[in-house]
Amino acid sequence: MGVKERREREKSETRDKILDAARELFVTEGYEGVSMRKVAEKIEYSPTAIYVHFADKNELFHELCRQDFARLQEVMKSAEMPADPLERLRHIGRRYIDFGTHFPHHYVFMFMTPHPAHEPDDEDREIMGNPEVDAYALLKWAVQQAIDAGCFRPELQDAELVSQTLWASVHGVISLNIAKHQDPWVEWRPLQDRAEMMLDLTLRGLRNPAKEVR
Amino acid sequence: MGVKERREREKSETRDKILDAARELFVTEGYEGVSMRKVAEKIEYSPTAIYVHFADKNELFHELCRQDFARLQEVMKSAEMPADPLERLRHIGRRYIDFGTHFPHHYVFMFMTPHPAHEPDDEDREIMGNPEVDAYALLKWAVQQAIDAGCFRPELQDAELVSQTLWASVHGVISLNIAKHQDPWVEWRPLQDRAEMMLDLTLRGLRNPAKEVR
DNA sequence: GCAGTAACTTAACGATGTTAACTAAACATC
DNA sequence: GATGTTTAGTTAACATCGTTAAGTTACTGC
Repeated sequence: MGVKERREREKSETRDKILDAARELFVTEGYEGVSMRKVAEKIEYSPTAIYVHFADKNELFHELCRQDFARLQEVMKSAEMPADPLERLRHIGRRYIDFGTHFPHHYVFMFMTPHPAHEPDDEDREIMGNPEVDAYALLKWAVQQAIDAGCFRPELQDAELVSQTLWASVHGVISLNIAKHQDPWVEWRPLQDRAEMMLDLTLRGLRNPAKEVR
Repeated sequence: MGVKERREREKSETRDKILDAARELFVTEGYEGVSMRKVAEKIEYSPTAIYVHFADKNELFHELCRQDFARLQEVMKSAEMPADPLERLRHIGRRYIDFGTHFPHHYVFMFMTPHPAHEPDDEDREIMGNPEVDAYALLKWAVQQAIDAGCFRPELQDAELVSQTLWASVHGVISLNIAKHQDPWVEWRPLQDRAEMMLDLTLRGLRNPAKEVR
């Protein structure tokens, strides 16, 4: 009765082939630059074969990004975390910026492109809220730790709000860089300087002056 | 010899008709949602007529945004500016966020979409660096004022770097909101709360503790 | 009157995402 | 072992897109 299993395995193999081909094109060309036909050509299938495995182009690249994000999140969490809660937040911010900088097309598709609202599916639900695989949950966890340790000003008690603001701050640096870094209108300072200043400003703004450092 | 003038006026009239039709569609549908054919249909011209007035779709909407930005910047600067340099920065940040919130499609096209680098033309050069019409120049000016007034920590002397970071901070709030506000993954706090917290954090982070308030 | 300019149209090209109808092979059932 | 069902994959086609090339047509300057 291993027949069904083998068929499923075969199907998921060509599914993976599609994803790999799509990934290779996506990394250099971005969402708009990749066509279903090009993906199909790369694996020597007809364009419509993709629709057996994915509902449409959007879902294909959504799945692609989900996989790659999970893998990168794994790398991220495996790195050592600073013990000091504020330094931990700085660390997370830096990693996040690295990530967005190295995979700009992923970042554009996932965080800079409005998508129609979609109910989370089972696979989403497995990730959501789990700091091991969900970067936002990791951030929220680190923020809560900082609150509990008294590192923030006492009026800052909403971990959700603080997390969303911190996310927005590093997102601002990354996304503005991706969209505008080659715009001659602005004399851009080095990305790293902007990133460090952003982390410096926000963490200073959060810090509880009553709690001395060290 | 007013013939040439009349012809030019007529031409710029249909140019304006194109821009108005494009704008109406653009505001509700966004860049990808508007086609040249739809714009043409709206003004009862053939699609290719547009190419007499604009090199391509990108240029059409670039011009559209340039016009609308200039108009809005006019509104922005006409409002009274707080005397205190830090409050002035907060004021600018709030206006900027209002703007991005009310014209999300403009904002997406101008600040969230990577465009190929293009040399500034004459019209661009007229705007660039002029705080009256260039929002970034206005921000830089306000930052320099704050530096000169000693409102920032003394090590913060690079107005360009500070401006870019402040811009990124509010840009982060706006753009993340546009792209993700309907994502059920995150329990979003109200936009205004996130905006105010961002301004609070960054301005606190900049403030010179040696200079007492008031 | 005649040549020239230029706004505008018609027709078409190549590309896109996607659907409908079909093929062919593997499977389950009798 | 024939028969019907499922399903991965194909071919052909549709509607739409941005854009170009080749007209047309009206007006202008001479």
